[in-house]
Amino acid sequence: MHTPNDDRATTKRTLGQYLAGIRMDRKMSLRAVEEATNKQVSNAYLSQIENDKIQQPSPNILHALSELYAISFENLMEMAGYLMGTAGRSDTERHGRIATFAEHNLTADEETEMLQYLQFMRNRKKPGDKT
Amino acid sequence: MHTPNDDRATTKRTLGQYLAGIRMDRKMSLRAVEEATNKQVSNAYLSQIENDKIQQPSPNILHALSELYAISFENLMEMAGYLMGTAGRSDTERHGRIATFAEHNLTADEETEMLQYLQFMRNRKKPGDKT
DNA sequence: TTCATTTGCTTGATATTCTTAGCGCGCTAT
DNA sequence: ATAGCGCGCTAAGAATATCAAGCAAATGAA
Repeated sequence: MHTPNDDRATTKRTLGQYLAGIRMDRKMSLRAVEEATNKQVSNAYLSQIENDKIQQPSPNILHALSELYAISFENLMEMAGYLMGTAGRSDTERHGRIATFAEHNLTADEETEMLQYLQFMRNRKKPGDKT
Repeated sequence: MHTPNDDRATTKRTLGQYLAGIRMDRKMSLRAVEEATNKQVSNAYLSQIENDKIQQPSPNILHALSELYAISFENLMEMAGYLMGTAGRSDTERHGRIATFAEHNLTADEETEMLQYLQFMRNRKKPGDKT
C-alpha cells in the first residue's frame, strides 16, 4: 500500500498545499469557495489553511471543503492529522491518478451525470469558446 | 436502512451523559481514565465533557475515549455534532469507475469544461441552507 | 478522632480555531 | 491617468478547547 499522498515529483504535500492545488484545479478563487460553501469557510480562513498556518482545521471545515471539491473527506481528515482508523473505516484506499477526475472522487450519480454532459458537450462542440 | 444509533434504551442522552454512563459502567474514575488514556484525556477535561461544558471535543479526544471504552468512534463523532452524514457514509463507496473517463480520452479543454460542470453540479446539489 | 487517599469538580491560564476588516496588487474600463 | 473590482493575504480579536493546579466531600485506616 502506498502512502495516501500524491507523488508527482513533490515529495509530500501538506494539507494546505493539497487544498490549494485542488482549488486551483477547480479554478475557484478563495472568495468563490467562501460563497460556494455558504460562508462555512471564509476566504481569509481558507487562505490560512492553504498556507499551513492552521494546524488542524475542524472536521466541519474539512467536510465542507471535501463536499465542495468532491474529494475524500476521510483523506482530508487524515492529512489534517486526525487519527481515523481503529473505529472501522481504515479503508481510505486511494487509487492512483487515473485522470484528473480521480481527485474529484465522484459518486455514481455524479459520474453518470458527467458522462451525459460529456455526450452533450461533444455533440454541441463550439469553436473558440473560452468562458 | 438501519439507524446508526445505539440500542440499550439510550433515549436521547447527550454526549456527556453517554460518556459518563459508559465510564461508570466500566467502573473507572476520572483519573483512571486519564491514566488509561495516557494523559490524552485529563480528568478535569473529562469532567467538563461529561457535564456538557465542552461543546465539541476534538476527534482526538473522542478517539481516545472510543478506544478505551471500546465503543464506536464515529458514533461519538456524531454525538459531538461533527457532521459525518451529509455526504459521508453512503458514498464511501464512490470511486471505482472513474476510469470510465480515462477511456473517453478528454482533451484539455473538455477536461476544463467538465470540471466546471462538476463544480456547477455540486453547487446545485446543495440542499437548502438553514437560514 | 486524625491523617491520608481518592473522588468529582472548578478555576485560571494558555493555545488554537475561526471571524471580520482591511491592506496592496493586478486587472479592465472609462 | 484613475476609478473600480476581484484577487490573495494579513492583523487583530472573539470564542473555545485543553491543561495544571487545587478544592471540598467522602472514605478508610490507625
